Amino acid sequence: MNLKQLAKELGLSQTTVSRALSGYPEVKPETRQRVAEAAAALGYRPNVAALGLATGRSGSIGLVLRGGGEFGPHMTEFLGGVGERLAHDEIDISVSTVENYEDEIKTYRRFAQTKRVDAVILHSPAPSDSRARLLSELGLPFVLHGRTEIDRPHAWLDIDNRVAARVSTKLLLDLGHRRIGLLNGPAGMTFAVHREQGFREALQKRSIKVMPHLIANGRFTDEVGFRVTHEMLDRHPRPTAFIAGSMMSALGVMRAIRSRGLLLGRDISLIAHDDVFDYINADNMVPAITTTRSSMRAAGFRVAELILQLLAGAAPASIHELWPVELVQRASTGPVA
Amino acid sequence: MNLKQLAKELGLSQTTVSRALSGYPEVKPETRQRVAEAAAALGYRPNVAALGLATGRSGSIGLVLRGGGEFGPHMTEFLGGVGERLAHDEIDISVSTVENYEDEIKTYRRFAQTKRVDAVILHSPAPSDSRARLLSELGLPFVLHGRTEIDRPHAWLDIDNRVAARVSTKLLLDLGHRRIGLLNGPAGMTFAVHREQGFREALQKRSIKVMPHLIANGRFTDEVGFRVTHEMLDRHPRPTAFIAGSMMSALGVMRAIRSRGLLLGRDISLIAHDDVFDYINADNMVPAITTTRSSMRAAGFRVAELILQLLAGAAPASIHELWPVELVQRASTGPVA
DNA sequence: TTGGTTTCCCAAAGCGCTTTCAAAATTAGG
DNA sequence: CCTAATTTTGAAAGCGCTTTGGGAAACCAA
Repeated sequence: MNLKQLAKELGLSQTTVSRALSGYPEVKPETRQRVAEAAAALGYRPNVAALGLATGRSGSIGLVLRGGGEFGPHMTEFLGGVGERLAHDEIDISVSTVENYEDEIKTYRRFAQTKRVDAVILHSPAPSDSRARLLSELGLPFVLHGRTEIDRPHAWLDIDNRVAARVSTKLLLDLGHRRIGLLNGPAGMTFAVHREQGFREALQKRSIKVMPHLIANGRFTDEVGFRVTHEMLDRHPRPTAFIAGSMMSALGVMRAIRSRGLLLGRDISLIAHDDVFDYINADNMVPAITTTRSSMRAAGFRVAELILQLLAGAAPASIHELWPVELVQRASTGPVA
Repeated sequence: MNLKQLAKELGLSQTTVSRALSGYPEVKPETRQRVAEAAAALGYRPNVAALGLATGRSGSIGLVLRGGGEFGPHMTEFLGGVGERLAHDEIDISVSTVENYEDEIKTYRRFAQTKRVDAVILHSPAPSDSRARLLSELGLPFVLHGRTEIDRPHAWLDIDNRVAARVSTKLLLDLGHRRIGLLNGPAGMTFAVHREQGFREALQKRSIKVMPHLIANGRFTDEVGFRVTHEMLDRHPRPTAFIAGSMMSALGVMRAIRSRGLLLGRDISLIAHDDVFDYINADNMVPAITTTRSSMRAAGFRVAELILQLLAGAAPASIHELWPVELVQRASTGPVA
């Protein structure tokens, strides 16, 4: 069933039917009604390729996932939020997975050249990230989840990682902890840089020397958390508290602490950053984990919204959001032993 | 840069350029070479909407994710595998997220009517799942990940959940366990039904009565695992072993066992089904967990391959794959105390 | 009745590609 | 060197939609 057939069925021209369905004003309400009913009855929907060709819009937005690390539970949550918002407008997410940076670049080029997507969600940036510039040059609208240093104005949404880390560190310092291990994200990622900044700021404010071996970078996995915690606990004197960048790492930290016969919340304190996965809940851990909390899903939802604004003509330069992060104190943080 | 411009640039007709780039035989090698170089130099790529309109192919395949439960780490891994395979052919995954069953159906209808996707990946089926029939009726090619009962021939790939559960149960029985708790997936899902079948078969073969309160259905989360394990351990006499449907649930089982002061591998045995997440490794747990192992990512990869076969004209009826599941014995299973 | 607005609808062009059918160019055969 | 067979290229139609530029009908006031 296409426009032509539907129009013939109704005894109207394609023009009128098209306009009726697209909500143009110059069609009689009665006619519009009749058209709408026929379309529904016959199951007519515009062919997306034809529509795309005529309007220049594809009705989908792009998301490139690089293999391995960045394609974990965080992304799932984020994607869930994006999808939730876009589903409402019947816009789909064109997901493309790639192996490496080079292929990611190629994919953006392809998106731009073939006009497969109307806009792109850029994520997991490094401070000097050339992808943002590339997208600008390609004329592909994008919203960045995270932040990067780039001279061109562009749209972004980020959470305040620096303050989150600072606040976490401060809480531990207030509890008397002086040797705090930081399990940060992969080196080079902007959010990891920001968290380290916040961590250092809090320590320096109390004139506490930053110990490099108590800062680790790595992926947010149970495994890395476990290994790094063990390594740090091998030091003398050993750290009395940890800040984990994710609930996944926190799982590993907890395992390591336990396997040493130490008690979380008494012997060792722990604060984790919680991206809010519904299958791992900081409140249900034993003991419940103190967290800095910010929903990845909510971020995805909002990013999608910003993308829509962009497509509606909003200036990229006008779109910046820095979300505060909430600290939730629970049982995993206690005064130093 | 479009075909017309490129053709003019080369002093050729659109026809010839199109043919040269699409690899048709009737173009002189020399000309083809020249065209290819110009296309690369000028960054020409066919507009995907125009191409879709002309060929009737969209170059993307659909995946609908229903909110909440089924959109977790399992799906991420699966999606990773699918993407890895499709990226090779520059086919994208059109991901659409929905809230409920009704909206999922609507989305398939939309996919078919608007021709947004060439095929669909159907997943997480129930035994009597009307989605497969709908897709057949809509004429939307699909590969089912899992199995369902439907009279029409269709393509599917599944792992042998029944045998996996049977083998796990048998191992525990051989170790002397008589009261085994099964933490199964959501009630109604085919894979959960199959696992329960395998579980029951193994017990019945030894003439051991199946105790309904030792079978639980629920989502694969740490939380559910924790709660259910506690509930089962409250029974007298209590179970001496557990089979967890996922590493996520296993995490909860382990927590619960620990929180009771019991020792995994000695007081209680545990076998988990491992879908192979790279951020949670059964080998690295303490103790290492005995698992039935089957890579979700590999399944995704293969399903994508089957989709491509389907699009290349293979008969759906000819595409069935039942993957065996490997049992890996580790330290979490021991003789009954 | 007439002329001028409005309202409602239509024909046709155009979006960028593939593909059919036909013509031009090249090669082979005698 | 001419004709027939074969290669190589092109013109134009068509995919299904939106949208421009009119035009017919309906309405209104004079």
